Amino acid sequence: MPEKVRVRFAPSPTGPLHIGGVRTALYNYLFARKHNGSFILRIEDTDQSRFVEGAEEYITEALQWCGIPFDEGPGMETKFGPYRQSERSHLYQKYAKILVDSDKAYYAFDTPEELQKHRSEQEAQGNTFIYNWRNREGLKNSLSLARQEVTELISTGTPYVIRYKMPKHKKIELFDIIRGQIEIDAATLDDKILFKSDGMPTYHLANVVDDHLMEITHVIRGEEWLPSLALHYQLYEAFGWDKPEFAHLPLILKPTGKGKLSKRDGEKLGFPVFPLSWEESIGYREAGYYPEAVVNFLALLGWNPGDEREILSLEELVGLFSLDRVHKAGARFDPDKTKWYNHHYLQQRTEIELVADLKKNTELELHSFSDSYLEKVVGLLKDRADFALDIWTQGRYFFSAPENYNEKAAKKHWKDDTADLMSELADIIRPIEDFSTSKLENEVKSWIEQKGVGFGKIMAPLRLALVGDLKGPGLFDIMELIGKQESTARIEMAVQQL
RNA sequence: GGCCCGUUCGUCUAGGGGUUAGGACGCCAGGUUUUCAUCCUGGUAACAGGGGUUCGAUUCCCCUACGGGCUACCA
Repeated sequence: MPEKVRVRFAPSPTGPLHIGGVRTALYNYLFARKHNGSFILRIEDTDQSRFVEGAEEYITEALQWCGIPFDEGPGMETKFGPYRQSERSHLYQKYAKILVDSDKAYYAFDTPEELQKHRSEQEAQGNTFIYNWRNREGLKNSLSLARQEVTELISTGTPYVIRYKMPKHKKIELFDIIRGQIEIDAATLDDKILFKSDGMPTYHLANVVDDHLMEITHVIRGEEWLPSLALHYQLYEAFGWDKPEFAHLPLILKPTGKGKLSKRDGEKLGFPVFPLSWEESIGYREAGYYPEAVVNFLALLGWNPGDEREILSLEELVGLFSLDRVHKAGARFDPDKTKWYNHHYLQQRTEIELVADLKKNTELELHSFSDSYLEKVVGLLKDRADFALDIWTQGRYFFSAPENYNEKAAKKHWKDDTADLMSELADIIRPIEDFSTSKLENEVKSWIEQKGVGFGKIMAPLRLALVGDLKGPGLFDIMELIGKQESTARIEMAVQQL
C-alpha cells in the first residue's frame, strides 16, 4: 500500500449507534492503526427528516468509551473537513451538475405520488417497477422531455431530482476484499436518485464525492451496501476518479430467529444492543460491561487471528488485524459469550479498581464502609462476579445482617438441637482475641471435633445465620471480615428467629 | 418476485484434496471448595442435500435447499 491509508466510519445521526455499527467502526479503527493510517468520522446527515438530536454526540462518546477515537472528524478539523455532510451540500450540487452536463445523469420531474402509482400498477401485475432503460423514456425527465420544456420546468421552480443514467449494456466487474470478484449486469440496476429535490444528495452521491475528496483509500462498511457497489463503481468512473478498495462486512444477526440484530432482541432476551444507554434502552457501559470486553468480543465476531487465541487486547488486535481474515457469513450474536468476556476482564482488575467501579454506582449504600473493608469484600467475591455490581448483589451479607433466611435450607439444616449448638458456638467464639480466619478455623473445628457432632450439623446452620443462605465464600473469611461482634450478633439473631 | 451475498458442533469459529475435523462460549459429568460460585479435568456435539472433477472430497465446480441483504427523493 503505497499511499497513506485513510478509512472512515460514516454513520447517520438517526439514533444511537447499534452494536453492529460499533463493530464496523472498530474494524475501521483497527485497519487504520495497523497500517499507520487515519481513522475518520464522517456524519452522514443528508436526510434532515431523520435527524435526531444528540445522536452525533452519542456516536462520538460511544467511540470514546470503546477506546477507538477518531483522528479526524467533527471537532477535529483538517483540510479535509467539514465532516458533516450537511455542511458540504454545495459540493454535491456541483458534482451532480457535472454528471448531468456529461450526460451521465439527468433531471427527473416525476412526483413521489406518480412514482408510487407506477409501483403499485406494476405490483398488481406481479412485476417490480424499476426506473431504468426500460421505461425512462416514458417518464417525466430530461431524457424524455424536450430541452425547452426541461428548462422551463426548472426555471419555474418545479421540484426535480437528479438520477444516474445506468447503462443498459454493461457487465460491471466489482472487487471486494472479503468476497472477491463479483459481476453485475447493469441492465438489472435502476437509475438511482443522486440528488434529492430538497437540495441534498442521497447517500450514493455524497458517499462517493466525500470518499474521493477525503482521499479515503479503503471503504469498510456493512454488507447491506454490497448491492449498491456497482452504482458506486459507475460513479467513480463517471467522475474519472480512482476508486478506493472495498470491504463489505458480514452482518450481525439475532441470537435466535431470523434477521439482523435489532433493538427488540435486546429487550426480549435481556442484553444490551447499544454501547451506551439511549432513552429506555440500556447500554453496555451502564450494564457494567468493560470496554475491553466489548471490543474483544466484537472483534472476534466475524474475524479471528488465525490461531486459537480468544483474549486479545486492543493493541494486540491492532497488530493482528487483517481484512482478508474477515468471515463472509453473518454472525449470530451470543450474549453469553459477551458475559464470559466481561468475567474475564473483571478478573484482571485489582481490588482497588473494583471498589472504584462499585463506587461509581451512587445508588449503592457504600459510604459507611472503609475502602480497606470494601477491598477485602471484593477480594473474597470477585472470582464469582461477571459484573462489578454482582459483588454488591451477591454479597449483601457483608453490608448488613440477613433479614430473612433461605426457607428450604433452614428447614433442612436447622434442627431441634441447632439453637443450643449455635448458642454454645457463640460462647466459644466470644473469648477469641485474635479474630482471624485461621484462628477461627482452628477453634471452631476443634470444638466440633470435641463435641463429635459432625461438621455439617454446625457449618450449614452457621452459614445460614451469617449469610442467610447456603452460599458464599469461606465462612471463617466472612467472620473475620464482619468481625466478632457482628458474627455473634447474627448467630444470636438466628437462634431467636429460627 | 428480481438482483446480490452466504452455508463446518446449539452459538462464535480453525482447517483445507488423504486430519482421530481443532479451539472458545453454552450444556453435562467428575475433582477442588464440608456451601454456592469460581477454578481444574473430562464429555456431548458439525462439514445442508444431490450431482460432477479426482485414486480420494468437508475442501474445487455445478444444481437444489436453506439463510441473509438490497429492491425509498433512508442511510
